[in-house]
Amino acid sequence: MKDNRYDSLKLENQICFPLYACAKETVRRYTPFLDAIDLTYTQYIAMMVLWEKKSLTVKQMGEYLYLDSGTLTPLLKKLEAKGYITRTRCEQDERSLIVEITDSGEKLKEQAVEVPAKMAQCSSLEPEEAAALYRILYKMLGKTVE
Amino acid sequence: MKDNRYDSLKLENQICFPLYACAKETVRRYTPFLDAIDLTYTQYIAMMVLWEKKSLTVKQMGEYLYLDSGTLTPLLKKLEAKGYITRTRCEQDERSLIVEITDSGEKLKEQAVEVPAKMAQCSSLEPEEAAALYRILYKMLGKTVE
DNA sequence: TATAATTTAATTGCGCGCAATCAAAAAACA
DNA sequence: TGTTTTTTGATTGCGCGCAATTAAATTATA
Repeated sequence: MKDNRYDSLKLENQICFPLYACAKETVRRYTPFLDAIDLTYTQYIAMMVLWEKKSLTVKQMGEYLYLDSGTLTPLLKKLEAKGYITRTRCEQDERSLIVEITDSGEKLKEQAVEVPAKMAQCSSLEPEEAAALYRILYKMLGKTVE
Repeated sequence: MKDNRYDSLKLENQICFPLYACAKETVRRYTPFLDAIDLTYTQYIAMMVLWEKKSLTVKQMGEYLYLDSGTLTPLLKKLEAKGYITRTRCEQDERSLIVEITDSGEKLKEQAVEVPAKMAQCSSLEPEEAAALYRILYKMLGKTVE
């Protein structure tokens, strides 16, 4: 196949495209398992942060998740409506909103723990491939791993 | 750090999360360059298919891009409104809609070719890392490469 | 202290992304 | 042939994802 000066515009020569497609496919594969506990993928990773940190501000959540308030505010209101979290202004700094997990949110962890186990069975990657992928992705995110 | 049975729910132990975050960050990095030619990222990859194939059905585009008609129909109408494509029913099979690139759409390629060049400068990956990433992502997509 | 700059969420608006549903056309089949 | 099934896009509705704007609170500074 002879090269031409537009080869850089071919879909097959992009690194961004399989990344974009793969991310979507992965979220799609999570969906049936997450439907069972009535969470979307984004709500699921938001709960992950809360299961680990218990309490943090919207800003901190945004930094962990690479999401801004335009995404988080309505999402957190939904999680609050489901009873998994509380949203309270910080007394020391009224600009900050503190998100805290509730007992109900903690209990959800019991059901959620099944999700990674079920997803693991779907993976087509060898452990070394998954490790390489993990390292490279975090490098792209500007966070060196190891 | 001692393990516990919830470790599988930690954000740092997910492979899906850096994939999801990285895809978003990558699209975000494209945005300023794509703004210059008035395309969104999804419109950009749709045009990539058309620059290469010239003419194909919505279904075929969906297969290439991993997108369904709910996403493509409005997106293609926008590209049609911009004059880059035409949308015509197939005469042999009226169910199919044929998407074709216009001269104007072809011309856009001249400006678009700058985008990959500019993006290349932003990459923090070594060539071997990019190659590994490419191979692993396509493996996840169920398409073996090489 | 008064004012300016910064920080933090919330809001708004737009573009996906996709599941579910629908309708039209074509293909399969009894 | 007529009926059923499948294929293909379009539509609808909801949840992000994010840029841009706003408003409130805090901090920095003259």
